Amino acid sequence: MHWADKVAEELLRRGDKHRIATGITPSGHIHLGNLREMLTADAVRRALEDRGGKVKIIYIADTFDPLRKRYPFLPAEYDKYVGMPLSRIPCPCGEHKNYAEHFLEPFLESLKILGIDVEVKRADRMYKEGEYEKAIKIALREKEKIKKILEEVTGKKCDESWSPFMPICENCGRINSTKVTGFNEKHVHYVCECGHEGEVSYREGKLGWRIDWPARWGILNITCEPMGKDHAAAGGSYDTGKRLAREVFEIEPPYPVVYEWIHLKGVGAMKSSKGVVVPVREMVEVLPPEIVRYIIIRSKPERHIDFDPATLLDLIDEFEEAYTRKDRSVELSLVEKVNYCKVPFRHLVVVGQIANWNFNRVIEILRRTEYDVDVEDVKRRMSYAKKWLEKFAPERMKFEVRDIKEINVDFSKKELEFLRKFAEEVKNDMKADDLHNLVYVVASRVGIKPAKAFNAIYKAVLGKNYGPRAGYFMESLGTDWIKKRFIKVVELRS
RNA sequence: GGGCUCGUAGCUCAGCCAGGCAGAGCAGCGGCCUUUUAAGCCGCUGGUCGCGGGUUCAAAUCCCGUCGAGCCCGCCA
Repeated sequence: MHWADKVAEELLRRGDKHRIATGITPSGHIHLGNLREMLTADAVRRALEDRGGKVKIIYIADTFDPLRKRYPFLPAEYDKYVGMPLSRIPCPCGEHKNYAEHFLEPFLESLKILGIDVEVKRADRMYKEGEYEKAIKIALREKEKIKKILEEVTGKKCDESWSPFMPICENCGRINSTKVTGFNEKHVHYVCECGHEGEVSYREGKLGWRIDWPARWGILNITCEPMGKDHAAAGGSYDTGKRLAREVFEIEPPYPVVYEWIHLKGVGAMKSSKGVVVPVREMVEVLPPEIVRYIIIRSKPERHIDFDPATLLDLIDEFEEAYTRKDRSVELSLVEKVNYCKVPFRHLVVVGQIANWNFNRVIEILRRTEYDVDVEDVKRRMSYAKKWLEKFAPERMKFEVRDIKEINVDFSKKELEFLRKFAEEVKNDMKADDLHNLVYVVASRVGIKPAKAFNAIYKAVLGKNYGPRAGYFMESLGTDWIKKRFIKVVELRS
């Protein structure tokens, strides 16, 4: 059984209405690793819906988190924003409302493309609009109890001035430098490292992460939450959250789905703080959404994924094969009612190049070479094939059918003879195999090594020594075209 | 020190929850009219299921132990 179905069945034992929380922080480029949280949630959502459950995914964007440090991708002037909430830091490119939105907006666009329907909650607004107020009051009142739980579970001492609530300093704007000195029904008093002393309302500050998390479970009625393995470690924030939920906020903690990290092949774990990322927004430009989803959904959450752009084509092959047997991972990955016809993505990459990405020509070639085409599907995937080629493909795979005038390479006598003979022998109804075989036949008749014969073909068409597998390449180009081209090349050189 | 995950064919992994003849893809080898390239077809090779014990008519699967690898344990997916 698929992992998402197992989780769904477990959840259904608890009830048939669920609210799944996700919580990626927009502190840097949101990447494939982060996406695992959303796709884990989405796969579970679908599995639940397939069984008649009611589900909603809530995405709490931690826009209120302080900037931890100046990340390598930020200019030096951002030093002064360290410690301030992401929602109050200027946008790096100047086009978004603030720092958090700069990273959040492209990510939300990606979620749309990927068919992940979420209710977005921005943490800064939740605090500002008072959604946390009750929880903050409970936390301040129960400070000693919370402290005790944290110390018991983590085995570490909280220091004397520890507080569950972190006010924003009115003077320096930082959220991680204040110490709470007292509170009443309306205000929280604090002193800040910057020397300022003052008071803020319950809406001008946030709970520390370990308290914030269980608090939001209660506020949003969360029943299930995927989390990175860091949270799930013994003494980690899920352990403390679980107890705080029950003993302080008096709610049941959500059902956890722990997932592993995604590594970039040969590079290591993706870390937005280190700039090791493939931003999700870029991936969804280049790959069909169902493929992006499949990369993650096909693996159990607890397994590492080593993402290797070099093997993407193999993965797409696998997807296409799995599609035909209605594999569950594929089912959970498809976004809309796309109808995959039997034209491999791999093939589109070649045919697209032959046709110079002219859609009508692509269709014409596919039809002539006896593919069953679904026009809409080909159109959609062809555009991805083009982008994939530009972004991920190795140079060897790229080629361009040249105009005859652009063929400036030299041909040996034998090569020309081969081309001439080949043109004579080509019959219009020849298929890929026939053409491939004909190369050997003519080569041996002319007394030229097959490898040289292939070179001649590629040179005559592409102006270089190599190209796609010759038989089907020539079939795609059309026997008639090939014949004319070869004759022309020979003419021009004799 | 604590925790999680992984260990099955050369490589990537499925199968384990719910015990019943050890699987797939890739790679390799052979063939498809003697040969190229990241798309083909047919066939073949290839595994003490990390190791040791236990339960069982029967264990890759369940239990106990052990070794190895990776990661996590202020914040982080």
